[in-house]
Amino acid sequence: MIKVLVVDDEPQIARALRINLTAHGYEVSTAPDGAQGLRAAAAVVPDLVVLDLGLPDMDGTEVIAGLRGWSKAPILVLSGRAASAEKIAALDAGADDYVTKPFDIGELLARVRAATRRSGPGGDSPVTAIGEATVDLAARVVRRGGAEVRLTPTEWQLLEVLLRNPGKLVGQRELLHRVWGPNYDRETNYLRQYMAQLRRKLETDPARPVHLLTEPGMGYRFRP
Amino acid sequence: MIKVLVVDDEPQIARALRINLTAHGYEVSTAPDGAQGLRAAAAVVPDLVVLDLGLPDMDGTEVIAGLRGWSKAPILVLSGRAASAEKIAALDAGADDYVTKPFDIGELLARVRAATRRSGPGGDSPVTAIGEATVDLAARVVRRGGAEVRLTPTEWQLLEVLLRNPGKLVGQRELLHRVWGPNYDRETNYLRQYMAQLRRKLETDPARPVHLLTEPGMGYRFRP
DNA sequence: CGATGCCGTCAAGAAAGCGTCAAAGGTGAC
DNA sequence: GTCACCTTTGACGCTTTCTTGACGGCATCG
Repeated sequence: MIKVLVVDDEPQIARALRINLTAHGYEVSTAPDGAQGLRAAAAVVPDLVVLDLGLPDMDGTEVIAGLRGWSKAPILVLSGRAASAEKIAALDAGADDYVTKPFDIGELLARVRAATRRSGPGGDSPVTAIGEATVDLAARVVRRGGAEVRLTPTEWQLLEVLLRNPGKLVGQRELLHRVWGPNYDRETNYLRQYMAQLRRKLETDPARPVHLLTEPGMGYRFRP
Repeated sequence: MIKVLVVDDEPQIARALRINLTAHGYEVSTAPDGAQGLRAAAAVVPDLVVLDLGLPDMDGTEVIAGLRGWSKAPILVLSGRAASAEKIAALDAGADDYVTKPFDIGELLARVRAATRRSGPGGDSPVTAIGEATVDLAARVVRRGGAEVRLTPTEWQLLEVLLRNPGKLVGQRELLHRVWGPNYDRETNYLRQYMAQLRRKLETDPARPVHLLTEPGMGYRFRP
């Protein structure tokens, strides 16, 4: 079932969306503000996010950026403001669509279908093989010999950046920026620490990695 | 370069779109009606289609269906009609976005960016051939006869400067500045050392280089 | 014809980066 | 409040890389 997260501070709208989406076969969760929305997204791992920009606690683009840090799920923005500058800012921050209130519920559902159609039935199984382990980035599941392997949030972020650039070298500065934030430039010991943990959990012989490779002085690379 | 196909029967709009898209770095083709639009799509294989629904010869959903038969490129629909039923029909036929006229050109460009962002980063990085070796600067990979060749960070920087100026002579001072920093002016022994290593790793006959050439007293040159 | 740069090569010591272990904060769950 | 888990630090061998020096060959030029 397709999971949708609705982030909206107006109870009527959130309720209306929940009812309509549920009636059309979606699994719906809701959150009333940006912080709880981000936490819910981390917990639920939704396939699509409907995000109201008029949240009380955070700026809309911040929420989008927070989501885009570790999720590629489509983001459909709702907003009362119709100004083009608002739309452009939201879209360039990482949103996929922008609908101004008041909106037609049928049109919104159609846009939800269009957004999920792209990422949903894309015949590509989002499962990546790393040696004897398999990683499903969308479902956030790692299996190894039938058993499930648990990864911490930081390990997921780091692994996702590497897996989304198969074969390509990712510089250590870029890794630090994308996982820890723009203020981290020289904390390469973080990378050493978490790369070692990932190798322990994924590689067949962690001391001699075959898929999670180190390029000394530059960064790391995932080789399929 | 990202290829965009504009299908619109109104010359002013088609022209305005062409100008704006071209100015933002897209490669634009245009078609005045549905039949020619489908033919143009087959010919240029665009990465994104901007489709006006008010075409003289075909219904909009027919054009969308014709495209979706073989292409997964995002379709951005333009229309004068704001009725929800129209939007729902177009989106469910396979369109990715729907913008009603009159539209803000900046917003349209933002929606184009959002649409291409999704399908965009699946691309191939450019590779440069050096004799029997191939260099991928973006992925930081060197292959030679199937096997991977490892370069150190300094070797990469030096090679990158040369490869980004194909055929051009790069002075020794400039090389030293760009690889080691502005304080290095006279350490030409560094260049000798690392050029020799690059030739050993890349050239077929390191003693007689064909692509990484020395210009005595001046600098070095990469000949493709 | 000898002298003088300049380049290519080889061989060390110096320095930096990596993997690993261990342990101290923080945070949420119960 | 306690506990468990995750994150953040610190420190230490070890390997790789960078830096530095020295030597011979080759061409140019006086």
